[in-house]
Amino acid sequence: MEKREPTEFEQRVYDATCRIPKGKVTTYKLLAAEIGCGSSQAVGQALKRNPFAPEVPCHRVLRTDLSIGGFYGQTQGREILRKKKMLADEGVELDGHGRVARDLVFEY
DNA sequence: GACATGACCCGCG
DNA sequence: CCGCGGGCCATGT
Repeated sequence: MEKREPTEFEQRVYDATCRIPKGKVTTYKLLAAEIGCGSSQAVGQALKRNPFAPEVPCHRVLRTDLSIGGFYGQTQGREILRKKKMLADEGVELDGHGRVARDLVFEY
């Protein structure tokens, strides 16, 4: 078992994630574009590990279609339910389709 | 260095 | 509207 220290790429992801103001959200694609990555999937990889939780508000990162996405390695389940709860607590509520309003998305 | 995995995205039918 | 397949990037084995 090797030590998996956070890479520079992951640090950029965490840094950008921390910049998201409360009550707002962002998407993997926007995050990827900000840190200079053409793939949002790599961003998700870094967040799923999220060794800095809850220091890093990864729950504010949603998919491009503004759906929840995943949380702690799960795309559905208790952790996801918790994620929705945290967002609602910050003023970000989901509609009947599990999506948030476009104007709640924070663009860099 | 090659193969497999993933909290994704986009286009097509 | 739904499902399928390909593409992209970084990580871990």
